[in-house]
Amino acid sequence: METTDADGCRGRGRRRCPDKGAAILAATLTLLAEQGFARMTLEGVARAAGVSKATLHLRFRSKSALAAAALRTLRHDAAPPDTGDVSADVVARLADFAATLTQARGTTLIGACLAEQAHTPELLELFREHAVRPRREAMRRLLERARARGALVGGADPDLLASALLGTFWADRLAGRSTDRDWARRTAAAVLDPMLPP
Amino acid sequence: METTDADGCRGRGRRRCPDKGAAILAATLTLLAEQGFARMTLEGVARAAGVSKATLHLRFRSKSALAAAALRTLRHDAAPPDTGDVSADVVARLADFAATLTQARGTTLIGACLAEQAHTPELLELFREHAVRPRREAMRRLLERARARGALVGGADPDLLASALLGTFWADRLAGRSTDRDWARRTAAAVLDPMLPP
Amino acid sequence: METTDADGCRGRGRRRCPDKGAAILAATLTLLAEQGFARMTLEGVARAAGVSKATLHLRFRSKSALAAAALRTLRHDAAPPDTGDVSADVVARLADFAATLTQARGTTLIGACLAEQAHTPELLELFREHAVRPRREAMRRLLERARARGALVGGADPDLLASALLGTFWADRLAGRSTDRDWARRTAAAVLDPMLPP
Amino acid sequence: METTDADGCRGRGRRRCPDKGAAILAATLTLLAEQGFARMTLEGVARAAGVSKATLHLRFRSKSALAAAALRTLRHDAAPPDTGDVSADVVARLADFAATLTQARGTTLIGACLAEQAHTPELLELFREHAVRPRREAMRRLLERARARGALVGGADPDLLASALLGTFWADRLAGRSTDRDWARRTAAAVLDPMLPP
DNA sequence: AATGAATGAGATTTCATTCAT
DNA sequence: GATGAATGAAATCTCATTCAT
Repeated sequence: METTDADGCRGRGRRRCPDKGAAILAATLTLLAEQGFARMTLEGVARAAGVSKATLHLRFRSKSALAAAALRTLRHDAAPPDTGDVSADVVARLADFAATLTQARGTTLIGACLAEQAHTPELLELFREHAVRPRREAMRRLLERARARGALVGGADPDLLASALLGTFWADRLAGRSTDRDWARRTAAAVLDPMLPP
Repeated sequence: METTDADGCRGRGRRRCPDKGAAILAATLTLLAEQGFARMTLEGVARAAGVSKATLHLRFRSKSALAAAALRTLRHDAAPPDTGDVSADVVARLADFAATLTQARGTTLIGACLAEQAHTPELLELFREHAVRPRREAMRRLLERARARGALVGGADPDLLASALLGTFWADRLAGRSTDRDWARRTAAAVLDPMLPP
Repeated sequence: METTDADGCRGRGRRRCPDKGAAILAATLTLLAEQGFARMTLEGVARAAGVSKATLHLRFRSKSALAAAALRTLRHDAAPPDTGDVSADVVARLADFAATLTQARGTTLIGACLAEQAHTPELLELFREHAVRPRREAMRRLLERARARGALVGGADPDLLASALLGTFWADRLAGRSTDRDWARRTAAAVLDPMLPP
Repeated sequence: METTDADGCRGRGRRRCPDKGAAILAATLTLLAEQGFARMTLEGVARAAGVSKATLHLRFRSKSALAAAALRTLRHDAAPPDTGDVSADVVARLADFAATLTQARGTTLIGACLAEQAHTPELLELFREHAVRPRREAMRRLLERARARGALVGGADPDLLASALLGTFWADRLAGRSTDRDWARRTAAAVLDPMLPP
């Protein structure tokens, strides 16, 4: 419609249909989470995204590249703000963590990445970078600031403490235990309360 | 039929070589952990076990049944005994947990089971039952007994506390952090120390 | 049926169907000559040979290996014997050359090998070795013996002379000229007669 | 439409860049000779010619039509003139023949046309008409004139003699023998010398 | 029981061709 | 006229499973 597109390219040739990119990546992420990398097929992605298989190969060099691009769309949007109340802030972040990974079928998705470790290691790396690290870093900084202002007692390493808090999610999921909405509050209470100043 | 089976391999009547069963399951577990369920091929298992593909189907109804049988061989052998010293006992169990899952490529194996959740849910169930639950239960009972005799203060749910301790392993692995031999000690210190009576 | 097969293997497992090997190679050679290497499909070979595509991959590592095996079946059977009459012997060999390459769709087959020169050079090499070289060598030796006993005058290189005699076939085919049964006689007359002793 | 075309490229109205036609045909001929018809891709031609795939279809109905057009550009330029010395003239023409077909990857190109005989017969027809026939005719006329003025003895058919001379090239190439610069001289000596008057 | 042979179903990838700007 | 996007129709190859000895 205009003469330049998002990349500043003059509009020579047919314009790339703008919806398809997002549809492809969304379908990929869904199927990746539902079926794992190896079981996900390009045929399935194409059907779910409403494009042809050839279009997938036109836009992504290979199946791995497609999965990687989909993982890159995992964003850390709208992190809850810090209020200064350590307990409340930790609970908020735990709830956000659990909600994100539950709704996005996080456990199956992480399974897909773990299972491909030997064959396609970049998948796990991307999942770490886009889904795990940002939330983990936010949690760590939160704890660090709390300790700095004396809101936490004891000398616990904030990194280890973040692992304990977030790891509880993985352990509970693996054990088949529920991680519903009350989970964040109970987890924070169990791990954090003993470290609060009296 | 006429001789011992299941382990003995006296093999007088040459009816069935009982070693093969063990070799098949061991090969399956190895390849499952190395490649994941979907990428593991029966051809590969057969070659690694020194049998033919047809033999696999003779003994196991399907690929899923084979993987399930392999997971059933995961045993919780030689759990460290309780000494009565909560800290030392927790450290011992954490170290055992980490050692087992690290040496047996636990992360890829759990990935394989998670990734197949939708398609072959019994794999995750078996992994839980044979690899996760026994160690988790042992940890929970240890904490329960400690609380009963007053060696732990605060009202933390032993289940949640077990999740926090064991979950630290998953969180650290996912974050790409090392879980070497000192890890158990540091983890116990970070999570448990605040709960010990003064 | 017996306990050993052609390779001396004891008969463990299902016997390989003895017809299929020959049927596959015959179908391959036919389609190679009809369609060329690149246009020949494994689907087509499988259908023509009455086997499944997977069987082709079971017996031959790749499409190239299949084509190479087919070319190896080109045999130099029943070469006409030498009578001592140079003219008659040359005519007989030229006729054999033309007949073989005409009935076996020689020109298309050689085209297939030439066209793949850059991509699959072993095809041309095999065609040379199995279809061209034996007949060429026979012609060369025939001429050499004739010269040795004085049945040919002049100092012509037997190799070059063989090329001239056999090459006439290629040149005529390329020019769209017929190479029917009288062709061998006329060619021998044109090239050879001037060299016969008066 | 308003300016010259086909070669001029005055390009005032920017209606069509006439260079592109030549670039396309040159690229096609090169790739046809390098890869054969079936393996040559329009993508490759477009890239080599610096145009888009769609442009190819705009100017040529199909891949076959493109290849045919490229073959039509094969020209018989600058044939060596006749000097009246049969031997020298034949050597000159043989050398021209060998040089042309060697430098232009003639063997692969002819292979491409032969291999497509069943599927796209016009390719071979065009190759004959543009690459083979002119040189063959020139050779034939040369021999005919020589015979008419008594420079050749014996009653050899000039057509067959031309086949023998030019065919030696194909036979030597097929046999893997070199056709270097001395080849023309040796070939003429072997085939022609016995026919020269004493 | 055990094995090698055989196969149907399907996976990724390629490519000539058409579409829309 | 020219182009980048899009696609339908294959082609090669893989694999869990069944067959026949």
